[in-house]
Amino acid sequence: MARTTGSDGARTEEAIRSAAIELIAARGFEATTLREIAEKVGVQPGTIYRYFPSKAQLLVELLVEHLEFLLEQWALQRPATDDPVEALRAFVDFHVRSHTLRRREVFVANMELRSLAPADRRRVVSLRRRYEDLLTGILRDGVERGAFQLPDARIATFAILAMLTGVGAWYREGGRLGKRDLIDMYTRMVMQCAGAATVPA
Amino acid sequence: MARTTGSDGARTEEAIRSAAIELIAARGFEATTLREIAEKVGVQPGTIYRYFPSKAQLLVELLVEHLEFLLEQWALQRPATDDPVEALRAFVDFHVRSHTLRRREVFVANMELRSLAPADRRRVVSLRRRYEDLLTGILRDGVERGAFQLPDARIATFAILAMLTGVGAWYREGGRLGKRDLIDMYTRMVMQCAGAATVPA
Amino acid sequence: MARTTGSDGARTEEAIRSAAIELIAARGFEATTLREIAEKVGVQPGTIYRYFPSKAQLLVELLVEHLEFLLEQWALQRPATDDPVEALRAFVDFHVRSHTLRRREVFVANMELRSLAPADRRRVVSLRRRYEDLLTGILRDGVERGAFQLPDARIATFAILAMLTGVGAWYREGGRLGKRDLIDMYTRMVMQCAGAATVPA
Amino acid sequence: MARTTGSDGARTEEAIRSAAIELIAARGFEATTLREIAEKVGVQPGTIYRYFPSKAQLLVELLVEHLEFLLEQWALQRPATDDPVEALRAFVDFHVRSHTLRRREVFVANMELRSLAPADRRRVVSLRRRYEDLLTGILRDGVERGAFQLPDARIATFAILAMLTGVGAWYREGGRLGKRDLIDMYTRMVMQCAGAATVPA
DNA sequence: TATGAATGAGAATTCATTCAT
DNA sequence: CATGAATGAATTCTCATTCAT
Repeated sequence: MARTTGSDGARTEEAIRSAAIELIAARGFEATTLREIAEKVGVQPGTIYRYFPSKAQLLVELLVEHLEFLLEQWALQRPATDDPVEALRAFVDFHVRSHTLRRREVFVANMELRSLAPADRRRVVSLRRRYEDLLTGILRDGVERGAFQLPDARIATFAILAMLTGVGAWYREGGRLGKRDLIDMYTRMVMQCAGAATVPA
Repeated sequence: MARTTGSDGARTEEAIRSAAIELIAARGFEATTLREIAEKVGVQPGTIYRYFPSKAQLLVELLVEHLEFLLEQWALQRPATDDPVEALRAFVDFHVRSHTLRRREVFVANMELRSLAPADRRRVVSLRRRYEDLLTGILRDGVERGAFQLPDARIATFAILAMLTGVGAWYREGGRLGKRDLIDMYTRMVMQCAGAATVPA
Repeated sequence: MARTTGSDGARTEEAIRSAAIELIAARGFEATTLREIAEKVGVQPGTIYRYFPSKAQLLVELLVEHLEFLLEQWALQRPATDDPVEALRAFVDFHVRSHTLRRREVFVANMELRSLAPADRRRVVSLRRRYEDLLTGILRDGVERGAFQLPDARIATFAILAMLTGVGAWYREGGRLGKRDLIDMYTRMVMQCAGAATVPA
Repeated sequence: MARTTGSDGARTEEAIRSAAIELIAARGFEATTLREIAEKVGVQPGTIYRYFPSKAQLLVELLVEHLEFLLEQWALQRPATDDPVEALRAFVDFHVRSHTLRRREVFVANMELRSLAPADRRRVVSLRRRYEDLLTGILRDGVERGAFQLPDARIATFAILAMLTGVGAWYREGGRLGKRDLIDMYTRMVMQCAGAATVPA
């Protein structure tokens, strides 16, 4: 009936985010109720409104945070090289890693764009666009330097991202395939797809 | 105050299917209401129940019909050749064509699996599996005959299908790219990805 | 769980209007819940939405209907005379009668303007304004012809309407005072207040 | 993270009263939330409970304070005269003045009686009754001495108070009408209404 | 074959209130 | 004296579904 002993705003907010991602990834945004999220967190539904002004805004914040995290991480981790093949290899590695690690966030970001109000969608799409542009840049660069053989860098971007992102749909950590093997396989397929001169065995 | 003059069951049922696919593709299954579907068709919500026993079953029928249609069409259209490269080329052509033609059905089939009850999901997944197996078969055959260079035929299936199906997410008929060009580009990328010996220019 | 035997839309709508007026008059709009209205009608709360798109719109329709009814009735009942004293007498009679007969509607119309959204308020206020103008017209006319002695016809309108409308706050049918006596008393007070030359005993 | 430096209980309580009156007058009691009041004051909602045990009690205190203030002020300001006309003139002056000065308090006191619990309502109504009795006394006295011509002193009380109180609904300080003019007009109308022998020009 | 009326369960959201800090 | 966190009950509203007509 009031503040519970030991309660803490920051912790509660994080718990809500995490419960929300998990449930929305599993059931979809529309099919997920605030009641379920609250129950998972162990609070009353009304409590969620101390942290997020509406269910819709909760989704927006989840997506924006995820995409900003992705862009930030790539900025930190991308290699210094200007060799397009090396850059592509690093991108595939980064993408597969982050998309298996944060599988649920990725899945939600791909599935729930249509659950956003137009203004929010524009915001999220523009962040996603910046991420796509990273790959397009690498591919274009490679084509110019003769490292890749591609019909169209933009379309290849869509194709490769679809391929890579699809990993999340079936890959499970701890299955028959180690993450190293997974990355190697996808790296090889992407390289072949891009028509890279030097394809690793 | 009953049957509209000249109304016709078969026509109504088809109108419901079509309205449902369109709305579900746009908003998602959970976000689509029977009222909206009924309104689009021009009937009262209750009328839908004369054709489908429930909203859930309506979705199942939509998905099953779509997948069976795909399998049937492939059976009719697949080439007689036993050359894996030719077979793969034909499959890409078929897939891209049918996935741009019936864009909405495909989209719904990919997005709404999780909206199905377990038993229904199993049924739909098994149909989809049969479709995937078509591609896996072609790839395996090609690997055995030395036509393709692939790390793993099953994973390549996922990768290629993800890539191809992704087309529906951005391709719009009447845009800058003709369908012939589109198919050519994807064929080339798929061939490269599969490590086909002979890659078309 | 469906249509109840013998149910009828027109009857249900009227029952909702009537229950709503009664409850809103007693408790106020904000304090009245749709649950209570529904319970009084004997339906589920959701049923109200077949007839009114929202609680707010229900209030608007109630008020607009009431004011339009008042204006219509006066148009039918007003006397043909052009004698201001006769006209004022008739107006008092009409107002007191209709305001004791439809006590609850009047009360709600006076109390709940602030519960309306701005656009709805403007609509209702403009109807009320037309009603006020009827009295202002009579008073102005009387002043011009020397029948009334008034400082300001508009302010006198407010004063007289406040006085008359106040009747609804305390008068109860069947109490010690008959309606005829009531009207006579108010007629006399209004005439005196208007400074009518001839004041009835 | 506690007491704001320099904060002061008495000042906070007064700020709550004042914010409450303003908001309740504008929106109505039921439509006003403690959060809004708290926000206007610049404190957290919980803080209000250090000064008032509940939202309901806050309203009661507001109304009682207002009515007691009114009675007290009249006791201080009423003229020593026993001339009924003079007394009535003074009452009108007092009423109009206090009702334009404390417009919001008056409005709330008139509108929100129904928001009170029965026991609280009785308490407030009995205070209001004492105020009404002041006017009834003046009118009765005047009728007995032949200064007023009235059908019924009690009903005239209702009529005159309704008329006078109605001022608050439209009068705005700083408008085209000065307060002196306003009081003169209403004095004249009330005098005429009461059938006073001597009516001021 | 279809409508029109209604249900009942559950959704998001709000809010007075409580209480550890 | 005041905050910040949370409760729990209630509110408006939606929607799949049912069924008399």
